[in-house]
Amino acid sequence: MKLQQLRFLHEVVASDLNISKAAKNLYTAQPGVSRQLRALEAELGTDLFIRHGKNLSSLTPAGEKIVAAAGEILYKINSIQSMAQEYADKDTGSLGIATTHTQSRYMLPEVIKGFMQRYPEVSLHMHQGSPMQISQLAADGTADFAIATEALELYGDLVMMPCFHWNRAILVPRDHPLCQCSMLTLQDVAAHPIVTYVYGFTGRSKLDDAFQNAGLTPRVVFTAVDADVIKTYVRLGLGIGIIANLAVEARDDDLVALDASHLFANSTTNLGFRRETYLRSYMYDFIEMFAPHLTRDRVEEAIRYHDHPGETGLFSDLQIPLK
Amino acid sequence: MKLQQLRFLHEVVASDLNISKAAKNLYTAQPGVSRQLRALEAELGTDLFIRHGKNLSSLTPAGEKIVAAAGEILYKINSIQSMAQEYADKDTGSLGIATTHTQSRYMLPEVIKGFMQRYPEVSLHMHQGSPMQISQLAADGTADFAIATEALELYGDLVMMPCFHWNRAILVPRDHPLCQCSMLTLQDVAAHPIVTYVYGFTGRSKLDDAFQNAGLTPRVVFTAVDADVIKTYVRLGLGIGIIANLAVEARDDDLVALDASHLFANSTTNLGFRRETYLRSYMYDFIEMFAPHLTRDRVEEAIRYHDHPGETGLFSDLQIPLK
DNA sequence: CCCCATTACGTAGCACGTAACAATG
DNA sequence: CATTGTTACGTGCTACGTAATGGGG
Repeated sequence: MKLQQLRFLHEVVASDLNISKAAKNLYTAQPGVSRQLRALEAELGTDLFIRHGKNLSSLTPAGEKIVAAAGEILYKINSIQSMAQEYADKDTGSLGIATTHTQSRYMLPEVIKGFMQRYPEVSLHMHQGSPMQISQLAADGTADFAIATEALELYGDLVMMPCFHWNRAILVPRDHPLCQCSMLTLQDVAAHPIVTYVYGFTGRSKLDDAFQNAGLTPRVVFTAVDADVIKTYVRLGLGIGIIANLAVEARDDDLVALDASHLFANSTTNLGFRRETYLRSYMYDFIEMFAPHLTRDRVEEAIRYHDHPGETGLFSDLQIPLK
Repeated sequence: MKLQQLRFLHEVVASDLNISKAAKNLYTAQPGVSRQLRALEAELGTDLFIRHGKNLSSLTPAGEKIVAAAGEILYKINSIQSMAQEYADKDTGSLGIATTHTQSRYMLPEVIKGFMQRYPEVSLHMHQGSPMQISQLAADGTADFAIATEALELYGDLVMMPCFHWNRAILVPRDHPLCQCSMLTLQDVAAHPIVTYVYGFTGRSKLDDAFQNAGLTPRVVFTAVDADVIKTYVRLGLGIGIIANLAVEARDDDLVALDASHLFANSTTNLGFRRETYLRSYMYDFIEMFAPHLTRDRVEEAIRYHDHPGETGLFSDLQIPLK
């Protein structure tokens, strides 16, 4: 058995059982891939693919299991390379971050600026997508870290760590009647048309919960995945904006941001990564730059905790700074 | 990176950092091993070994980590082969069992006889040793299963399952005064010289506990690792034997076996295996033949439990049949 | 008729073995 | 001086690329 055979196998599966496409992705000739797969099947003594004529139609049960195992092996091979690089040169390597618009636009820039100054030799790769896509990227190893508020907890094999809490602000034009309210209520808010996030993004669920618990049905007239778009439509007078307070910037001074922390439950931004990921020291540093309470020790503890939940109450009594 | 490089690396470490010895074990020429290791180091960009002159003296920190990862990879490669064979032919393969004399001599014969009839194409390999050695063999993958009463619990990465309880019998010559006792007490037993197991074998610890709790210091005049030897010395009149009741056979009728279950705490024989082991279906069958309550479902549950202890109380309320 | 996998064939690279060499205890 | 690791060199295997072939949708 050769490692390349496992790579080929893995890539063919990832390419929808299309050998030609897989060969292209692997920058190699297609007959080689075909032959190596047959060689692997011959060596193992069992078919991995069900073939209809000349096309691969699906995996055999054996194939399913073996593909899974092959994936783990390839992942560990990467880990070995990371480990080696760590000792060869702690300050060079790459870091892949999958995150949402909100994070990459408002929370990450200053962190990344600092990180790039500290580690100029680390090449950064940002992947942007929905919370579900982000989790997937981290789970399959395309990205090292996933940073998001939602959905991360749905992936049980990601080690997840709370980074900070945040809440919401109501964004209105300067002359809006809501500016007169001394203490905003949910009723006040629900009385106006609302512009906010699409469901599944940036803590939108907490927002819906609050209105539902109060027996209110807000009139959401427009949704977007990012605060920039929301602000634009608030400026157009389409409605009042409800955005993450961390998305409020000084240059938005043509609008008024009213604190709404008392109206909604806090949302927590999490950072997640595969438990098997070998964390380079600059990765630990990145985490700590992003969330100062997540020291290397704490992160390692979280990894252990992920292996054996229930043994330690790591984050249950942890005071997370509200940013 | 090539799989062989990892194999070479693994074997060199297992051969006390002696490349020549490793090459011999791998049935290959020594310069090849040397060159592949250097190639691996070159590719990874970091030394794995600390060399003093021409000798490898130790692993670098990077080497330590990478050797560990390589071991896991090689283990998974074996798993893949097992999986393939499972689907190619469910009834052929091999099964390595590491166990103690007591088990292999008294408990396993009939199980193995049945197993060999059911699976004539499975080649059986028995490894005998001390409980510590047995656990080690299972932990490093040399054997698939470890079966023992002691020490298995010391290896946290072994999935351990209770198979059956047993207790002890007092073995005396026919004309021995203890035969007159209607109800044996620890005092009665402690009054005579004792022949029993070496410490660390076959539940010896439970035996010592019982005497100590009763404030007695028995006079142990001879210890052995197996009941056959103990019986021999009882026949010579050296003392009374205390052995596992499961080691009492019909052909021992020149001696008298007195039940001592009420004097000592039960011991439990366990079967353990590495959590990562891919269990062939005949392996599940073997387990069930050995301990009928350990059905495939129960075993799979135990594996999950091993991953996430505390989530389910698998064996806490399980009635284990006393054999 | 296009797409795709397989077979055929030639080549270049590389892993391995033998042999010679160097260094250490 | 014996043991051990490295370097040198030759060879055979094999993985890969190009080209041709065959089968399905």
